[in-house]
Amino acid sequence: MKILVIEDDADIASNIGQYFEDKGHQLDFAYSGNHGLELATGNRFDLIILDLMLPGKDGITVCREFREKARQDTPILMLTARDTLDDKISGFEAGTDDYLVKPFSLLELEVRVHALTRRGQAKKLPAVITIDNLELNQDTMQVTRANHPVKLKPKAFKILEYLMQNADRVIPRGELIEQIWTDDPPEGDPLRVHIHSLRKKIDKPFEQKLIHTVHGIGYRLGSDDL
Amino acid sequence: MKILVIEDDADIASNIGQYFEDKGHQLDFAYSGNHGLELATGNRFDLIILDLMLPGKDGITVCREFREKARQDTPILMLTARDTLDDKISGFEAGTDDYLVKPFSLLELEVRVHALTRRGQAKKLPAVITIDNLELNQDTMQVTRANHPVKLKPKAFKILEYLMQNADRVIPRGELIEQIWTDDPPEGDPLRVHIHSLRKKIDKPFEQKLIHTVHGIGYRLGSDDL
DNA sequence: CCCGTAATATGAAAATCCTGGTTATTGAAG
DNA sequence: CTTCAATAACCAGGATTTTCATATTACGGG
Repeated sequence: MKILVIEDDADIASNIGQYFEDKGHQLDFAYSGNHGLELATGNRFDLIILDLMLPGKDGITVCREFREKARQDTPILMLTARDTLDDKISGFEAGTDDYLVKPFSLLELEVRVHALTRRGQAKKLPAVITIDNLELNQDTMQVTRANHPVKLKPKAFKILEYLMQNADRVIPRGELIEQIWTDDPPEGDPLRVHIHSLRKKIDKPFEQKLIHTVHGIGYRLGSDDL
Repeated sequence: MKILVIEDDADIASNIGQYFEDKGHQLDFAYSGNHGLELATGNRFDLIILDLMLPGKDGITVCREFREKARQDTPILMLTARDTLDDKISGFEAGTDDYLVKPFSLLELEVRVHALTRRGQAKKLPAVITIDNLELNQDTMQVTRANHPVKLKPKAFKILEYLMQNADRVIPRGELIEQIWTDDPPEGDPLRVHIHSLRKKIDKPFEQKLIHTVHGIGYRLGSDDL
């Protein structure tokens, strides 16, 4: 299981890290709000453990921005020293799924983590998205079309990932650029080149095209010819 | 939202009931473990609030049996007076999603309930507008009249979208132009041409006309002949 | 009831904008 | 130093939007 720990206290972070790595999980760490948000939006995690008090950007803000910009479905467990109801409410309003007050027992953390991730696994929410005969594995970053492996560059992969997450929806060009180049929208129009190379790899060899362009708006991925 | 409360303490049950019914939710109550399990397995709830100490069958058992026999994905929030780690662990092991220790604030209960149910509701809503037998999907940008797909150009789609969002209202020509050409109102009168092409596609083939022109003012979309 | 004026509808041509594909340049990594 | 990926720049082809000229319809006064 991939877990992201956003926590500036090195002791707590290493405690959590050791505990969960011993259980066979794969951990990533961030020691500031900004770095954490960056990691969280750029990768897929099964769970995010987020401290409330952080340098740079506090946990509530990180949580809110993550929910706005990125994945709605990744569980977030918030960690904090404070135990006032107001803190809890603002945390939950920002999109937290659970709330644990320091000092806490690693055992309780583990069972809450387990409870949060259980539902996702029960629904078999796999890290692979399938549209028609196109498969994309979010963990291994492998893509196959008709069981034939396709090699994609990182940028192209992210674009395809977002298109597949929003299959059948028309994605405005601007939204797509916003998603891929989160904070640094480039000068020219590199999106076109990437779409082109994507098409060449996943659509060119097949009769059934999956990437459709909606003139004047953006792109749509789907097997239906609307 | 349908919530099942399994709690033998009448005071607590009625407090919870009143609080959530005021918020517009639909509550069912059970005062024993057996009755609770029966209700839970026989109906579909969005959430189950479950007391640990119950006559007949305790909360842990109810929880475990419910998870074994019935829905895996209904969130369960366990309520208890005891605050030992062992209790929490056994609760989570039985399949609880959250754990709240009495005495608790109804506000905290509410935010935790909200957090538990949020993810389930996160499933995307279609965003389709329907007027008579005319359907417009804002996500896929699909338009159908009498289940027959209609292909529209972006500008025409935007115009139809705005008309449908304000169905039955007379939209002054100026307002419509303002909406479609936000900052650059063109010289001539392209709106007329677009309305024309819209009519040709969605009204021409049908007896029941939907786009009506109001002389001197603008246009109105609706099935009623006012 | 008829007519003149103004508003709207219609159809096609023209102008504009958008996209796809290609190539060159830059930058990073091994 | 080499190689690969990412970005920038370009043009042609096509789709879309707009313009324009003309026909039709609605309204109000005589």
